[in-house]
Amino acid sequence: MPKPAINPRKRPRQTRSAATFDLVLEAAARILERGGLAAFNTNAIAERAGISIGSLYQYFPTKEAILAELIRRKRNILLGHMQTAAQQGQSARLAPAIDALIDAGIAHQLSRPNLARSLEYAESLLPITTETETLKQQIVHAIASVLAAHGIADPALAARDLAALTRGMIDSAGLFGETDAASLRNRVRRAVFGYLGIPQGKRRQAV
Amino acid sequence: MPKPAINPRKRPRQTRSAATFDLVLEAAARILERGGLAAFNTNAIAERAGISIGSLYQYFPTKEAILAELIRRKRNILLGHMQTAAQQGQSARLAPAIDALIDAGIAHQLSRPNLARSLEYAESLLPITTETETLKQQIVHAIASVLAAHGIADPALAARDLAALTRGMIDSAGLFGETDAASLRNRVRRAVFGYLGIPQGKRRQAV
DNA sequence: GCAATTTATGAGTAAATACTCACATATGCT
DNA sequence: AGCATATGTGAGTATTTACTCATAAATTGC
Repeated sequence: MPKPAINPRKRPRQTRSAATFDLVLEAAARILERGGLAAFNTNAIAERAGISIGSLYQYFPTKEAILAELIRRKRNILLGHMQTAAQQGQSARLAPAIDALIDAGIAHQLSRPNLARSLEYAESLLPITTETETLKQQIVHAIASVLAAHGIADPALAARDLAALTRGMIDSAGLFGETDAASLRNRVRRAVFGYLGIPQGKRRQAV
Repeated sequence: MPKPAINPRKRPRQTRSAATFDLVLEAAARILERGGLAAFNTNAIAERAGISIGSLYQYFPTKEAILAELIRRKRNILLGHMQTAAQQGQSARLAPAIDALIDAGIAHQLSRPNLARSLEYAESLLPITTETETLKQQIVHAIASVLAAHGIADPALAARDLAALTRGMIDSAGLFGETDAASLRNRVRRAVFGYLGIPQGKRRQAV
């Protein structure tokens, strides 16, 4: 049961400390990537980052705060991509808009699949902070807005389902070592369009 | 990085010890359910099981062995359900066969969603044992055999995708606190049939 | 009842791990 | 240069945790 302290301790003011801050996050990400949550401890992170344990604790009060910050950053990036995709898709036809959303999801999750998986699981363990929750809702909302604009019934539920289904497929592909985003995209497409009950943009038979 | 010891230390011989064995597993499951992998430690498990730590280590050489046994049992049950569903669906029409498989998945994952999620993640961290891997392959194979019997292209890949997509949707529903299996089933159905590019058994508009 | 075997106990140990603090060094400002 | 502030250090501490072992109790077979 993690403690309440979840936010960074202090923001770096000099450029040198900003570098340290990032060093910690990147080291943490690499450890999660290789050893998962089981290998995730502050001593290991400091060592891998090449800094002292004291420096780490200057910026992060608990190890959960490191996880939370990783989640926040990754989510923010995804949200940005999703929002631009959604905005462009608001007026266009539905199929290309969906494609853009799918591509954003694949790009987000397939580059470092183990990291994505660990963060995903870690989030389900962390106490819910308003900020992370808001980010999540915004992402779903971005998807839902596209669906709503094209008259899909219950867009909020559909958005949640589509995000989940897509995440599941990409995660599985990542575990299997797939790297061909195009093939994966096609398969996700079929499921998504099928769920929505709409004909696909370009017809394609089973891969 | 877990140690190689992954199998139970010894099998219980008397009925009393079989009860202890099960007590450990159920306590472990409850801890995973409530606190996730972060709360999963042998002292806590023994305490919750109401037995001594020494007794726990009579049957499980490491805590990873407990996880592995939980995974094995759960997988075995799922495999059983999947195989019967697959066998019945071999000769019947595709749609009802798929429905049976989906129902098995939902029953498996929606009753204790937090447990399922933790075990899923734990497995990605554990060293791969032949047995667990075989079970996984058998499950995918059961699905694939149904698909193959009905002429679906690349049944192995499709089976993997469908399992992943379904798992993702059920997991998300579980996190959200959904308990209505019927509604969920309908939505999963749409995605699955859409992926397969086949018309659905019963037409249903978006929920 | 009695020995052999199985099962249960829990104090104890060694190691891992989260986190602190007194101090050192670097940087910015005037 | 000199002061204030920001940043970096790592030995050290308290706690958690995986796991052992000597011993006790229960069960089985006779």
